[in-house]
Amino acid sequence: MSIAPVVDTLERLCTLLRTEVRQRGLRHGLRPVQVEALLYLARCNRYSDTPIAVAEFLGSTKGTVSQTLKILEREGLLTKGPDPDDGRVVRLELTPVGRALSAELALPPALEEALADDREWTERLSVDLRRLLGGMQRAAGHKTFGTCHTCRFFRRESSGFRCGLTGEALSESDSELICREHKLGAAAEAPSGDSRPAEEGRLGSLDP
Amino acid sequence: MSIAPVVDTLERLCTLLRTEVRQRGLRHGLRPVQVEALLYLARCNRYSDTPIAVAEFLGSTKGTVSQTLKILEREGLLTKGPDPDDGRVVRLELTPVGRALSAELALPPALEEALADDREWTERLSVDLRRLLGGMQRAAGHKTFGTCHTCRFFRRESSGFRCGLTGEALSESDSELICREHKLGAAAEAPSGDSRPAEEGRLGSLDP
DNA sequence: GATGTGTGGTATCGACTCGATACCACTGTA
DNA sequence: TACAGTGGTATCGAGTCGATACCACACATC
Repeated sequence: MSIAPVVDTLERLCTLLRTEVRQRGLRHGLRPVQVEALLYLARCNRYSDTPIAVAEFLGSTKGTVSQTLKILEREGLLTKGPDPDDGRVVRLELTPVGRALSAELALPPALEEALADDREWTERLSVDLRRLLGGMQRAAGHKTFGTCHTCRFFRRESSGFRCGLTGEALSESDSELICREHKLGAAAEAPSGDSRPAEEGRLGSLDP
Repeated sequence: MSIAPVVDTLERLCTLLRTEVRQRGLRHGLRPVQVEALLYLARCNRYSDTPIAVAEFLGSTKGTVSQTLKILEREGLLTKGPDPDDGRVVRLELTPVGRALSAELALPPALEEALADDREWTERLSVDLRRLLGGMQRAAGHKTFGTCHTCRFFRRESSGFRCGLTGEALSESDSELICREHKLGAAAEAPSGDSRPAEEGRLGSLDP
């Protein structure tokens, strides 16, 4: 058996999904990239709300993203602010309008409808797709952009959660956001706390 | 359980796949849409090799596709010819160069690598993704663009295969191509031959 | 401190995308 | 013989996006 059917179906699925997003975004005067940037910014954590992070997430360049963000700012969907620690860095924050719009655009109706019937199947699909995504990201050498729960730097301590990379404490909701420093893979060098080896071999845990 | 994780993962997967295609296409001087049109034309059947069919497949407009095809023609990847039966229609055919390029671009290396290890898993993924695609296409009211084997008009006869829509006989290889008239769903009105009700409820058969 | 060197961000250019609109050629029907 | 419908092209304008150049700042090394 060849992998061609999977490739075909996935490509078709992508085209369909993009068509949906394009049409729904267009109703609000937004291009697909703009929608994707908006959705990312609504779901990223405090290490990841900068133009360069958006560019990495979208697989684009900082120049292109700079223009996209300029438009989103002009439309009143986000604001730019200085970083207190690094004078080069710009921090992006969605306005209430931007946040409301991202919530509205987040769920493609066709996908929602296709999944509505079967919870068990949705669950299995979720796990399989994550595994596929992880495999592709490793193969392509890209950043993984996952949430803290699946990250090799994630630490569970008696007092709560902590990022093993920055050392900062993380709230429950913090750890459900997308992080640009996210990395899958083997367990990191263990600091304090009850760290343990990755539980599912090369894949890391799958959180749902 | 919400469907949000599936949506997120799928969107991420799409971004990654598109990034890959963009980069590989760019090495040959092709934009993503141009690559997708090329791949479609390499795999569509004789009812489906026209500009309007490409537009429907890509979820784009005939105007936009017209420009894309003009570029592909200029680059020597396809030729346009008249339709013998309808003076309005243009038939598209890949040149040997175009066909060779499409073969080279068809398989994203990262995806190939991610699937390489596990045939059983690939099989399951293939079935699940098809089911998801079918569900979304029904929900979005789009054309399905499948191959004859999964089409409600497909007929198995003692002498071979036949299209119940056009009445034409189909060779084995014919029936593996993408068709713009493809439709999933309940069994069609039965002509001659051993037609039977669709075998898996509302989904139709899944061929692999 | 001065001097690189690297990084985050912006501006500009040119080829292309893509929705919208207008238009032409042809088909099929009344 | 009209005329509506369909397939296809041309054109316009806002936007995408890679490439390049450039600026501001951070950090390391002398």
